[in-house]
Amino acid sequence: MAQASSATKPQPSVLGSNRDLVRQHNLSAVLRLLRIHGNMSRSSLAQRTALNRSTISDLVTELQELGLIHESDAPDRTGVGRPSLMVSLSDDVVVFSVNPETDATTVGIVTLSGHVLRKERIPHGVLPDPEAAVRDAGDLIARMRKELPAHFRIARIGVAVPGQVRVGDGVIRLAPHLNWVEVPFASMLNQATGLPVIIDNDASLGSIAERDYGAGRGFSEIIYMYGGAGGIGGGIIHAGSLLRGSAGYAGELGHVRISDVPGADYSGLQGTLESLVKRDELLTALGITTADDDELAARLADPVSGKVKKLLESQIDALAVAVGNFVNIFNPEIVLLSGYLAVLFGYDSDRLLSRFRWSTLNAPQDRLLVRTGELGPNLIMIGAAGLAFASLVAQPASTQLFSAHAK
Amino acid sequence: MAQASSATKPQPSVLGSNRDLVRQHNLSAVLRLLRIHGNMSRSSLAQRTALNRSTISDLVTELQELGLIHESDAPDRTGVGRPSLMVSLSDDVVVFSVNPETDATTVGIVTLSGHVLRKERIPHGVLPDPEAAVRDAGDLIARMRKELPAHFRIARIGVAVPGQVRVGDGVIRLAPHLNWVEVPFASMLNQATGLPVIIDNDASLGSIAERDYGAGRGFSEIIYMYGGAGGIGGGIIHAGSLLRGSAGYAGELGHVRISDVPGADYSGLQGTLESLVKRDELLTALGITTADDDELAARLADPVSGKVKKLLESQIDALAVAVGNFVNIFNPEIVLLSGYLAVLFGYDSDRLLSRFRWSTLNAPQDRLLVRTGELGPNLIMIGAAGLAFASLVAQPASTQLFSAHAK
DNA sequence: ACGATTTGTTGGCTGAGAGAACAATATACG
DNA sequence: CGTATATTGTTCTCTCAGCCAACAAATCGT
Repeated sequence: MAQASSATKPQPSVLGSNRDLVRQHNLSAVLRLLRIHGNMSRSSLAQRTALNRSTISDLVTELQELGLIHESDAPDRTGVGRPSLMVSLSDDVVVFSVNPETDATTVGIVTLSGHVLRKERIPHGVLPDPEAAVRDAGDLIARMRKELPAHFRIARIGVAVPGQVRVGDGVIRLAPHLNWVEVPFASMLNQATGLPVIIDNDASLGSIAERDYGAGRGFSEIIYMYGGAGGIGGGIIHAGSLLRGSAGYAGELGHVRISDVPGADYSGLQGTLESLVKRDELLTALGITTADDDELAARLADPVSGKVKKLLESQIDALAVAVGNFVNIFNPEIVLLSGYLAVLFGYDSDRLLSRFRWSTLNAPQDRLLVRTGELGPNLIMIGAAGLAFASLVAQPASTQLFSAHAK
Repeated sequence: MAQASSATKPQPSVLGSNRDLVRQHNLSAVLRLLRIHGNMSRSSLAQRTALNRSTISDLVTELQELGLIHESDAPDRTGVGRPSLMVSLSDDVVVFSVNPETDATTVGIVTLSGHVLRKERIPHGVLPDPEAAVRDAGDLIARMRKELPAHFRIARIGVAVPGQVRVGDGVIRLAPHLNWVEVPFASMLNQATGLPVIIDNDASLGSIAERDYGAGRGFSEIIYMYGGAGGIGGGIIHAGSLLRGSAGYAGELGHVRISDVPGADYSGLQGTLESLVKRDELLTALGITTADDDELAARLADPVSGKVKKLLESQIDALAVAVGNFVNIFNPEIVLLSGYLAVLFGYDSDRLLSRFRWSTLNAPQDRLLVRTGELGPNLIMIGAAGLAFASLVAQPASTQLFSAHAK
């Protein structure tokens, strides 16, 4: 029933273009460039878009009237000629980022320019049911909204979910750690707040964040892998945009099977990357009960026991096989390892790279980069914001914004 | 040196649109629709493109003047009202498809409407070196071109290569069975024929063919896997277009590692799908030296020995694991198995499907279809033609066509 | 035969972007 | 400091792809 809309087979895009779409596309192109580069001069906008100066002038004026950007005199003095005006994204257009997790629900306010203005957590003692998480998120949003100055405008809410999400209708299909099944989270939070809600998988959103503001900036073919307490997820960026698959489940990079050894992962699958690379097992071997990734990396900088070393090496080897597979499949420009996987990479990057080369065809390795993610604790907030801003960036003139204080 | 052009990092597309691009896009949209549906009435073209009747009229006129389509009175009588004119792709615009293999080099003529007009092979006794293959292909093309009526026009040459191809500069990086390394095949064949040449991996092209004219028609998220004598390859169709990766090596689906058992594949990698699913091993176990896929399938319809059964089951299980991985990664609408893999699927599809379900998350299985390819021996010819026509379809007005008889 | 319906055709209109001319503002140089 | 040069913003006109409306053409239903 709820899936009725996705029942119709998605048609390949063969739509025609008309004048309105051209305008929309060009407005969007300017915004996209600004989100990549932070701020740009008018003249560089004209160069990168291959549009005429006068057209850029017109587009910038319209975006300014929409309140999405503002101009300032150029601190960009380079060479002769009249200096070009600097165009920057507005700091007054924001989204709420929501991240329900097992131990707490986090809500942040992120500007179009990519800054996290605020970030608050409501911890919960027991595992929250969906209603509790929606209530917590709704309360936080209502409070933050009230405290927001009146000139702020809100685009929508973006939710990062630790589980599989059907993007089309905003239903969480399965969030194993939260123990949620078939939860219509988007419509629930929409009901509670009155704001449009869009949701996606947390690791997929991490890839968006790294693409927009992190180590993936400027690349268009990216494999992103994230290791957290809850397992391993990922995102595939192709042609600059997140690959979602037919229903939005794409990117389950932790559940690929690469071995015949027994031992199930958190979803009951055997021989998967996630079953072979477990953060918990390392903590146990180290005799630690809890540590964040930075603490873990620091601990591994000191000498470790033979047992720990062997465990680390087996995990690195498994990761190398998985990375090799993805490279064979996708031929990306860059592979980004984040979270716990970045810890593993940092421990012995040489081993990872050599093992990975050993299990991959030669050709796709040309020019391939393997790096760690750059974004820290705000990764998920920024990613969810990127998701939430996506429709505004795609359709700047026709996306409704909401005032900070409800009417 | 030859790679200089790909040294500059590819920028994400943020180009602006102008009038010319709109026209190009709309001309292309009409051609794409026609290639999907074979022929369409003007009114349905208007519906599917969401363009105005008068615009379609204009576009069709231009395409007609370009000689790419022709109109005919409608045999499409459905309902009241003036009958709409039928628009069909031209049968006079053709490409040459070239497929160099170990035992022979094949050349075909394929029309824009998707028909294979001719197909000829030059067998070679010994393994051909690149020069010999280019000479054979060039000779065939010259002869066929001479015999072609004068009103035919040639778009370009499309080459399907059993190996890894750097699409950008047309270099065959590695073709293991031919024992070719770093062969600038495109420029060599261009030199020999004077026609533009584009090359790609044969299995990737198979996916294009199935998408355009086979079991993948109408789908936009497809995993295609092909098993041949030379191993296993594949193609990933995302948003209706073939995923190439950063240099064109994407789609090496046979070289994913899914097991720890020793035994290398044709590229020396261990535990890969290709090392676990070998057509040769089945032939040996059956006591056959050679058989095409149809013969093989017929043989398997009869009872087989326990040893053969066990081999088949282990291969099916390995295939199921690989398919499961791809489904977890991509969440496709449909998985297409072709060549030898279709034989395996035909032998015991239940086992494949149940094993596959067992090694895959539940969510991406929703609505997932697993089917065999529909196209027969002309698969590669049609795929290479699809590749060769791609630039014409994308830029109908500005792509040069060549007359059948050189000036 | 006549109205209803759908489609092709034609001519005029709209407006997004291009292009040219000019003004504004920087650097370079004597 | 004044002048030449270079680059950019602004304004105006022009172009033409697609839209729209009116009309003609062709089919079906009654």
